[in-house]
Amino acid sequence: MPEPAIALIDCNNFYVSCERLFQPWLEGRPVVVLSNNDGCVVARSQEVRALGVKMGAPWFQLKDLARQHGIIAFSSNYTLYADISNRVMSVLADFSPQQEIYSIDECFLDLSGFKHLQYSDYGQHIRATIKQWIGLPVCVGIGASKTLAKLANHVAKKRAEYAGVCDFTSLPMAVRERLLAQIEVGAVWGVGARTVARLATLGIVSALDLQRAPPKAIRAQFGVMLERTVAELNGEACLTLEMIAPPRQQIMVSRSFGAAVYALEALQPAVTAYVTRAAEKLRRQSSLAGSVQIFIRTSPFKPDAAQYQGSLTVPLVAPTDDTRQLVCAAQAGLQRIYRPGFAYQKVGVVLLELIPEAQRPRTLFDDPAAQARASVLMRTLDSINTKMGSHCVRLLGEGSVGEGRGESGRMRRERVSQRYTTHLDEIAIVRAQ
DNA sequence: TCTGGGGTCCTAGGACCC
DNA sequence: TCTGGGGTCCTAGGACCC
Repeated sequence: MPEPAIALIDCNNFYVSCERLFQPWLEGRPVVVLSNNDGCVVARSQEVRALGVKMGAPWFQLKDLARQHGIIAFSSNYTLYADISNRVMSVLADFSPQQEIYSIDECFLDLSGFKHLQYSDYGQHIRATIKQWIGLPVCVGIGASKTLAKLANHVAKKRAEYAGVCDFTSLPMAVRERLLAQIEVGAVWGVGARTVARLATLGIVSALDLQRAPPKAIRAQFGVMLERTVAELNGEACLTLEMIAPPRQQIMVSRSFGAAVYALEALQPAVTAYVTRAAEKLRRQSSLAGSVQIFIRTSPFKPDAAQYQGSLTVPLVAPTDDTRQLVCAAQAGLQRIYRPGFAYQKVGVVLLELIPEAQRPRTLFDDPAAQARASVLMRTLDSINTKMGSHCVRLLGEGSVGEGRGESGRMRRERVSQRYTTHLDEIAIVRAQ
């Protein structure tokens, strides 16, 4: 058996890089991409990081800084990012028979067996190919476990001397330990802010400290997750590559409103719209939901205003993927948790107790004919909406404005770029000089 | 005026049962 | 002196990730 070697390939500032792909003049300029409602920063270019802007910083607090330094902001354009991501992932798939797509901008590749090619040369080849074929900058980290691959990627990103590729498996032990000693423990995958603070009281502050910590004591104080992290840091691969994404166990759709919403009548269309989106995802993975949870809340950032959070899980008579039944359940739940007089900021729905459609339980009260009709109807809706745009045919309760939201609940997206690769009327145009 | 959205896993504690 | 013990299931909440 060859020594295991896992690579983590991660796109640099992915959303920003996607915007730059079609607007090359953004290269070298400070660029951010904002969350829904243009609320906070979710991606920063190197130039913006250098200004000290933190991930998640509210955009309205940065207006002055942005003016001073000419920061250019975009609303998030998920249609574009998802399409670019698919292209990147399909190119990366050619570099190994085993790929796990971990997030929109990251994947693991199993490189065990490619040692004869020199992992770091292979990493450079991957990097150059993505740059040339797609146009995006990526970094590559290689290690004996996923956690080490993540950490190697961190080094590849932070330290210019590695030229975007860091292979822990071929570094001398002393060099690797020197690197780990310089990395804060919070940079280790699975170690968040809470754990950092608790580890500090034990004198564990660097990645190297954690690697050397006694596993049993870690387990006793922090649980099995962190014990596993310690093992992974020591080169013992505990996490396997998940080549096939398992079906989701819950499906959530929620949004903040552009401005506070008070009336039940204004919440209802949003709920119908979110259940509709969630049900589409449910059918895409061929699952049925056994219950629907609904939640509403006021803004936690306005402590002076009256606060209220309500949530309720509504069981369904039988598991279903029929949007109409799911909407009925969610609306019934909304009626029960709604309290008048509050300034609602967010509403969401969650589909729970998901089971594969193939395991639909049989009951005495089944009506196979009705169920077959419902199934045909849902499939027809999905195929029309796939072809003609996602809100082409919808339930009346979803309303008629924008993304199916009432006028009051409309989302702010003032700085969105074009869907250069997926909509013919927005396609990128190249002009010859 | 303006602070995202969507997931996973683990643990503790209560209810219930024998 | 001494409240039984142990298993399972469920839920809420915490922590983490991108």
